Amino acid sequence: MSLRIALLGLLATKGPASGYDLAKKFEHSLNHVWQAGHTQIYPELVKMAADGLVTVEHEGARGRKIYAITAEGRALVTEWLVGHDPSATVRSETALQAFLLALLDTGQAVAVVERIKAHFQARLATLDCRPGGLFGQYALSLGLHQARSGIAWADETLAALRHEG
Amino acid sequence: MSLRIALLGLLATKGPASGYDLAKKFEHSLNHVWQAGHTQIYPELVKMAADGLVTVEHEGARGRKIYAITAEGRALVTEWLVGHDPSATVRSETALQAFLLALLDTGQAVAVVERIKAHFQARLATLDCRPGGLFGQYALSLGLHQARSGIAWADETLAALRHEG
DNA sequence: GGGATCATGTAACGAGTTACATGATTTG
DNA sequence: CAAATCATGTAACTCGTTACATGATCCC
Repeated sequence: MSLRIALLGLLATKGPASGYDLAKKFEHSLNHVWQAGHTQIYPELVKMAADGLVTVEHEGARGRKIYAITAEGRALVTEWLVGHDPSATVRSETALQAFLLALLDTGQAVAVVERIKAHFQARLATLDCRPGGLFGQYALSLGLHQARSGIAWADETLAALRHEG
Repeated sequence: MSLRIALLGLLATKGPASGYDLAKKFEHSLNHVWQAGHTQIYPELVKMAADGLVTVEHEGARGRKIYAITAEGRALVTEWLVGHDPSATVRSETALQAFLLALLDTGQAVAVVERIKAHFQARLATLDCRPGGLFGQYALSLGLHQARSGIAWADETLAALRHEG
């Protein structure tokens, strides 16, 4: 369901687009939130068209098909946003790494935490220099908060590891 | 792969266990990090035994099978922890909701953000009163950081929405 | 004996990834 | 004309969820 919502959300906020465009937008604007490649997007658009959530607005050059969101599609996004329980599923490989840090010796653990810290720093840098329009402002701010708290956790953990090691 | 790692990690830190035990541990100690039900765990343990990562240590009452991690299994967890790229996949339905907030009118958006805030508060409360042994201390601390930053984001966003609305 | 919990599984389906395959158009 | 990019798809596979199914044991 989340893939549908993401696609409908992109069509709603950025206007009609082809599967190819949507795949690019996943790469550039949505990829720290959700991922999907063209092999998942193309068949999903076909199903969504069959379900009346999108329509093929017109076909362009090179077989390019432009999809537009329908009223039914808009209703579905709104319904999902308003009704979706945020506690449903969380899967974080980084948190799993944190969970299992105790299995490593101190040197290895330090290396892992440093890698995690570098990852959050890179994300912070990416988000910080956005021209502003690429992300919804609220998602941008959430990303910043999360990156900063990840870095704070890493610093705290590194200090603890170095103290005990 | 992450399911294997999670199972091996539990077996490594908490000792031999049955599929049933592992499913319980997923519910109680790992569930804000990774989820898996018994229907996924039982077949995976069989495959892992075939791959030499775990062994059936003995069979107990009621067909209970106790699995233990092997040296090969330990090596795999360590390798994964040390070598895994944290930037791989992140999928957050909450972040997707944040991304799409602009599609809602202010009243609806406020309701959604308040729900998200309540969710993070509930998690904070759960983590805060842990006896300490249930989570690895580093994962616990990461969870606390994330919950607090989620609440901070929600407060900021609610203020912004109320200001504009 | 009856309900709760222990304990294990299978089957069908949906979601997501990787590899393969094809052809049109633009740019150098 | 060759390489890059545009543009769409299929097939095979793995991962994850939901529904179904079974039987043992414990406690009242």
